[in-house]
Amino acid sequence: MEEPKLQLMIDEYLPLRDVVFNTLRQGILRGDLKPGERLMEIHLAKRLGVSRTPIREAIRMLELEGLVTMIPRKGAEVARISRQDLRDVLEVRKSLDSLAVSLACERITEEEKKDLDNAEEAFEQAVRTKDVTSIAEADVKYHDVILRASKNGRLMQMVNNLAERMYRYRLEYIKDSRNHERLIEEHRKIMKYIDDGDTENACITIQMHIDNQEKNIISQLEQ
Amino acid sequence: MEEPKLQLMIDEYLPLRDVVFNTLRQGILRGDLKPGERLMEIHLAKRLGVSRTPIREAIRMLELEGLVTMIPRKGAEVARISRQDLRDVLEVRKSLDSLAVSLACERITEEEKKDLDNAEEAFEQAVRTKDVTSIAEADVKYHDVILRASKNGRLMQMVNNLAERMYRYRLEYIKDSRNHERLIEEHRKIMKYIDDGDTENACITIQMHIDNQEKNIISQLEQ
DNA sequence: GTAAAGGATATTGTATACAAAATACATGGC
DNA sequence: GCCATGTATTTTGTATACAATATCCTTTAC
Repeated sequence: MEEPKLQLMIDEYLPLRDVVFNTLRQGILRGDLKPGERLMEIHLAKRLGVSRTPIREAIRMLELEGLVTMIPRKGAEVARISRQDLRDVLEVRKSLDSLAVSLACERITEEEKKDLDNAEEAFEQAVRTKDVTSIAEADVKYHDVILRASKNGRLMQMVNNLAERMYRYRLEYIKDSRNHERLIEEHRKIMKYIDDGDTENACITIQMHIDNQEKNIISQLEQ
Repeated sequence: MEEPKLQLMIDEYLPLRDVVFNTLRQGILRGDLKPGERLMEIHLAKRLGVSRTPIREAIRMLELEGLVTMIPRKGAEVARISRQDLRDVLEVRKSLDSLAVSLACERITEEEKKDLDNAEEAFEQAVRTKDVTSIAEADVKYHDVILRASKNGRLMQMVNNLAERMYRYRLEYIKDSRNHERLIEEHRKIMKYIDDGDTENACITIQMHIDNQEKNIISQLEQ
């Protein structure tokens, strides 16, 4: 019996519940813990070397994040993602990303414009390395700059939460190097429109950007 | 020392954590627990007649809902709402409500059109009673019909969560009977546009609808 | 051979006990 | 009289103990 490798990343003075929460969250997002897999408290507690209490509190948090499903008197399992779920999430994301971009157009500072430019540069460099993880990280950073420029904390939090769910699928999308050119192209366009304060075109482009991901993820699921 | 009256509504076979969660949530939304008020575990446990464990788990959930703020090694307090917070939430809500309405335009069934009509009728009747709570409830029901018609579960959940935060303020808005005519007017318009599948106008109208609430809430805060 | 009943086991739900840290208050020194 | 230090108290963080329930396996009756 092989155990998915979970390792507590102890951040010194963070409560154990938060450490466990982050660990389990990573495990789910990275796919080490698979949808439908049961999360048994004692088992997890033993493996992570803590008591049940922090485990339970972490599970309560994951439950509200939507990454874990509770079955009454049965326990927790890693949330199963249905196609419907995926469609719902992408639909909302498209709307929120659009909002983020349009707010960014209005509110971005000169400083942030430079950050965006740097993030774009870093992304292109990551693409050249062909290392999937680097590309994914650079992509996240690029989108983060836009989100920050929107100056809306709530929006940042919500978009990040939604994007999280797509993580596993997005990796597959990035693996396919045929998409790389298009990704760079889209990033450049979005940056330019934001730079010019061209809200309308920026929105249209980001929507296309998400649409492309959506199509790809759905075709992944078909198989 | 007067205690805010919290009463456990025991729903037979629901875990205590959920009962406590609902109780505290109601308390916060109804304003019995005021922003900044500390939530001390033993204290709450004694008052609700349970142990600390369900209290703690409920607090973890409220924390992720955004209704409670954790201060490390200090404990939990009812989340303070800043003006910035409010602006952020309303900005996102405007976008998501817009999405809900436009999806509803595309996906609403004949059955749901009738539901919407009934909800609107009930709302107008509630307005005639002048009872603030009834009006608020009828309003929630009306918007719920639209959300359901959008056929997007994630969206429903997110909008409801955002709307929750406005609850206290919305009551004040509804109290002011000068707004009643406009509310009815807007509801009727939105219903008509959805009925006609006129996505564009439906979106514009719902945005105005939220804008009006926003202005009112902000002017409340000015005082 | 199959199905039902019963007990053993595993697992969640809840309460409590213990540890560590922060806070508040009092006491003593200057 | 004021500030600093130390101690008592409060409160969170964590672990464990106990209770209730569900699950699984075995045994027995038909």
